[in-house]
Formats: sequence, C-alpha cells, structure tokens
Amino acid sequence: MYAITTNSKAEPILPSFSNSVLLELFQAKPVENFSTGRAVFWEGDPAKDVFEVTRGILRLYRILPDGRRAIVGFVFAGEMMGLSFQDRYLFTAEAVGEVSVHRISRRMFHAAVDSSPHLRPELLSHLRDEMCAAQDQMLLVLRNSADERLASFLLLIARKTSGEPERGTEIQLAMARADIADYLGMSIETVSRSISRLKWQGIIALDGPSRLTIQRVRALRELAGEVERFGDEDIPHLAATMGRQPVQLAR
Amino acid sequence: MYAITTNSKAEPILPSFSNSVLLELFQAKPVENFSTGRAVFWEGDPAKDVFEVTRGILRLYRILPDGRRAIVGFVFAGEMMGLSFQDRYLFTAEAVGEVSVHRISRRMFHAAVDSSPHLRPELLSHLRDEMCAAQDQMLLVLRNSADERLASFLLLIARKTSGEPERGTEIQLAMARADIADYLGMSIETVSRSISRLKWQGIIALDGPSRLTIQRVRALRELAGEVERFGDEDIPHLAATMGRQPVQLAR
DNA sequence: CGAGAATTTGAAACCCATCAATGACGGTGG
DNA sequence: CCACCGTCATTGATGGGTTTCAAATTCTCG
Repeated sequence: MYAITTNSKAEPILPSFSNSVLLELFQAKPVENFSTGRAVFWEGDPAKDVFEVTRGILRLYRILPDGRRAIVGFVFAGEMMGLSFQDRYLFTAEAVGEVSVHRISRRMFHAAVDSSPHLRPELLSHLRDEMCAAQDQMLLVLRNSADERLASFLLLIARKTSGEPERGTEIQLAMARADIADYLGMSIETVSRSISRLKWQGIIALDGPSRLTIQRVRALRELAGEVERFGDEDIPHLAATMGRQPVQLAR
Repeated sequence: MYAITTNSKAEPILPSFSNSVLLELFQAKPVENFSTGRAVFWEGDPAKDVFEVTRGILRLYRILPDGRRAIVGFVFAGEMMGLSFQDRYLFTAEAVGEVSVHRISRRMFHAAVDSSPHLRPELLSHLRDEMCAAQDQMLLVLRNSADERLASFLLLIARKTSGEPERGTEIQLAMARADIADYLGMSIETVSRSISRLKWQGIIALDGPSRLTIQRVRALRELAGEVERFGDEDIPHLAATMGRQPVQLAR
C-alpha cells in the first residue's frame, strides 16, 4: 500500500488488486447501491458474502472497547473486500458517498476458486497483498509525526485515484476529516492543523476543504519517508517562510 | 492475537497456529539452530523457504526509513512463519535466544498444500489468522496509553507460554526492553516506567528484570481493555495508594 | 569480584489531545 | 433571494503523556 516499505520497487501494489481475474467472478452479479453512510455489513455479522466495489469508497471500521472508532482501511472502486474473513466480519463497512457493489456468496466464491487452478494462487496472492497493506498501515501509524502520517495518506489517495502523483496533481478527499483522523490514529484538530502546515509550507494548496493540489511532490514524499531528504528541486525559494507560523492565512 | 477485539469469543487464537496439520509437513526436515541475535533471513531476501519454530522465540522486524526499528511480531515455539510472503521476505527474522527451526522450501510447501484438499483450507485459515493478528496489533498500538499496551503485551506473552493467566502466573520475558519498546511503538524508558507503574499498583511483581508474576489478573485485563472496569476482586484494599506516585520505592 | 550492558529513575521539552470558540459552507424555509 | 441553522473545518489555549537527554542503579557474565 505504501510503496516505501513493503515493496522492493516503489510501484503501487494496488493495481494488482484490480487486475485480478478474481474480479470476473463478480461480473454476473447485479449491482447494489448504497447511499452515504449506509452500511454494507456490520462488524460481528456472519460473513456470508464477499464484494467488489465498482463505484465510490467504503470505509472499514471497528469500535474499540472504549467507544472510539478505528478505521482500519478504505476500499476503492475496482477492489475486492471480504476475502480475509473467517466466519464473521471483523469490521463494519460503510459507504463514504454513493457506492455500488457486486455481491457474491462466500460459498460460491470459494467453490469457484477451489475448482480453478488459475484462481487459487490469485486468492493467495490477494490475501498476501492485504496482509502487506495491513502491516504497512501499522508501521505508518507507528511513525509518530502527524505530518508524516498525513503526507503518506495524501500520497495513498493520490495514487489510488490518479496514479503516481506529480506537481499539480489534484486530490479529491471523499472522506471527512473525522474519517482521516480515525484512520491515522489522531484527532480531527490535528488532521486539520497538519493540512494547514503543509499548506503554509507550500507543499499543497487547498481549493475548499475536500479538494487539494500537490505542489511540491518531492517534499511530500520526503515527509512520507519515501525518499531521502536531500535535493529540494521544487520551489526552494519558499524555504524562508516555511519554519514558522503563517504571517497571514491564505484563502 | 488479542482476544478482546478480533475474536468473538475470548479464546486465544494462537493454538490454531499450533494444532495445524500443516505443521506435519515440517517434521521430516532436519533441525537448524540459531544462537542469540542470529538472523534466520533478512528483509528483502528472496522468500525461498517457510519455517516452523520448535524452540525459542524469533523477533520479526523492519527498519524504517529514518533508521528506527519496528518489531512487527514475535514467533513462538510451535508456530509457523513465512506463509504470508509474496516473493521477498518483508522483514528480518532474528533469534531472541537460542532458537531451533525446521525449514522447508516454499515450492515444496505449496506443492504439498496444492495437492491436498485437506491442507488448502488450513493455509487460508492460517493466513486469515495472521491477518487478524496484524490488525489487532495495529489497534493495540493505536489505543494510546502506554500502560494499556504493556498490559496487553504481558497477557499475550503469558498466554503464549502458560495458557490463560491466573493470579500467581509467572511470566518470563525472553526479550529485552528495547524489543518490547520497538514492538509496542514506544521508548525503552516508557516501557520501564510502565512496568514500574504496574508494580506500584500491585498488579505485577518483579523477580529481576525479565521475570515477573501476575498478582491482579483482573486489573491487568481491565487495563488491556478485555473486561469492563467494575468489580476489583483481587486486593481491593490497595486502591488507596494506587493513584499517585509511590511514597517509597519497593525492591 | 569487577566491567560493561541493561534497566530504572529524574528533569525538561515537545507533541498531540482536549476544550473552546470562531469561521465557512450547504440546505431549508420564510 | 436571503436569513437562519446545523454540520464541518479551522484556529487558539491549555494540560498531560511521551520522548529525549542524562545519570544512577542493577544485572549479567567472564
């Protein structure tokens, strides 16, 4: 998921989720639509089905014993979900906007996979990718600076939607600040402050709360720990104003 | 791994790692020994083999871009390792003491699994358990109090070695404070301070740095978030001194 | 028993969570 | 069309938990 750590090469591993032949299993199934905030399934429900998301984004979360919500991942269009369950869903899946999915029963899914020597290694491969992503997410949260986590998150979203980001790449944040906060393990206010800091440093620009533009890719990737901090090829002359609080707020 | 969160029932899921028929695949293989600090394989190496640990403990870690070490897990005797790799090892595996393993090539392992309808679902099941454990570990680290993380960790170790802990259960900490710190995402000093706090509160007792005894199981489980904090059946009369710094240090 | 390593403890600084207030936006109804 | 309200995002101030630097103490092992 975060190319930095898990994959030897710095290529996004997500496409492997999407190009899967496994996805073909879903195509015969009818489309189901979920409107904003609706749950596809709940944590603890019997894990009867597996899904493919064809439109929109799903947020996966669990409620901790103390009542807080922890988002364990997002599922984007073109990705499958539910392959890694035993007999019960481990988390709730909720639509972050309008979402469409194909649904297939776990029994049928596994029957199909079992009977096909082609599909079997693919399922394994998929599970391993998921494993890999979960581990990366863990390491991301461990790396403690809020700004670093946010940088990684922005790169993640950018890659999911528009491939490898360059200067000028626009990012559409479909989820609210609260979602980002619960995903990155920090408070809403800290997410907001981190975004503001990136803005003051000229790394990103905002066109409204949920729409932003990457301006200094290299700096963003350095923050995310993807590259060594050395050359600063983009907009080095802004450095003078970077270190401290803004003299004046944009927008 | 942490029964609290992932499993509906509060039974340890680890035994499922151990009782696996998959383990029989390893028995024909010779034993390899690794002494303290030796690596079984390195992060980034081609993932040629899978392993069963028959004695000792392995620590699995990755080095973050900034040079810090993150321990992603420990492998105990009776557990398998390496099933969730694609083509390269995602982390380094290092002996925490004297360790013995069986080694089998991934190719042979998969050939065996592929040809046996019995083994296939077991591999899947195992991968899902690993997935599950990784997610729990993530949530554990997110839940921020240092004492809570340490409580969960102690319960984990206790269960790995002597089943469900009761009052008086002894825990042998095979790994150093630095290992615990890198596993729980905190500093050595904070680990030490957390242990001291649990000691002041009479929840555990120390017989040397690496040997401790659980004295108030319920309180420990409450800290770990496994049970609601309500009754305090063990040693309730100590409560008066619990809240603040020690008036005098024990030991 | 002694030396080096590991652990524990102390003090200060920092980062982030929390509480609180303000500002921006979107929708509804007058 | 605009005022109003609720939600979401931003910003400020404060406090607490952890990290960091530093030193003392304990443990381990030859």
